Amino acid sequence: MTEIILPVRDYDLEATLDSGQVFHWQQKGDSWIGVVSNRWVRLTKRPGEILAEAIAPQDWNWLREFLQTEVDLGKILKTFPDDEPMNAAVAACRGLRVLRQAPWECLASFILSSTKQIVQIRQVVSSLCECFGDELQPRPPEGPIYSFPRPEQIAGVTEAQLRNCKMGFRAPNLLAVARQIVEGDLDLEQIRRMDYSDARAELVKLRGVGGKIADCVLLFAYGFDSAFPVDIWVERALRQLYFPGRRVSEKRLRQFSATHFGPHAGYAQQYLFHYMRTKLN
DNA sequence: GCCCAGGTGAAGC
DNA sequence: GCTTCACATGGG
Repeated sequence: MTEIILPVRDYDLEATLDSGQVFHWQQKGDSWIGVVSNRWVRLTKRPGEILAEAIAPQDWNWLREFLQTEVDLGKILKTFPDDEPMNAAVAACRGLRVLRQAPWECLASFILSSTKQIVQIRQVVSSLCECFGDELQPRPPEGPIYSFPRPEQIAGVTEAQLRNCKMGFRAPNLLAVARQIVEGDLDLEQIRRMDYSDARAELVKLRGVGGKIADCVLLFAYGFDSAFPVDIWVERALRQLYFPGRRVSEKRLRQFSATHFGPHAGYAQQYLFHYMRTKLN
């Protein structure tokens, strides 16, 4: 076991790992256990730093990248609009971060997310990892940990096997995307080199991926900070906080959110989402 | 039993 | 263009 201390300011690890960006992390006491880049890792927040423990890594750049510890949050928060709802959300969730995930895991997880509660998405993802991922060695004392299955590990199974993981009608969508990757029809690394609208157009072509899921992947995996996923909670936040008592079309809401929140709109979105979900019933 | 969940796609006007 | 509906599954 090796460890490192990552100095951080303004980092709320719990809010970050528990804000519907990632679905395969377990809280154990003060710590969080998860898998990043196929490596088991345990994270513990302390004042001004994060303690990270892993089995035997050579360097820790994979973790800095995932946690985005080098990002100056203060600089980002300054770009948010100076209005009442935004200020309230920041005051309530300060230290919430946007992670930088591996595209495949992020895309697959969000394909499984549609009309499911976050608790249920976690259950489905955990089940998927246990059934088709690899058990990481050595087995930690807390119990076995499984990696997120690679596209090949999904592409080789049947729709019925996937449905055993309780993903319901989303099973054929996940299967189709996994097979597209294995057959070389879809290259998730290529999307990294596109601009936002081209990348979005590519993702939306995929079965079961619409604008919302595409924006989640663009924001959480590819780092397009302008992506602004509008789900049921964010729509609720926009309507209640910015257009109370008014009838506003969805199109109007999208136009508003594309212009109002600035260059890091995705971060702002995450603050509104978490604020709405945890602080405003 | 009922309503809802980090939606999407197809079918109806 | 817009509205409605089916799609699995489980929590509250």
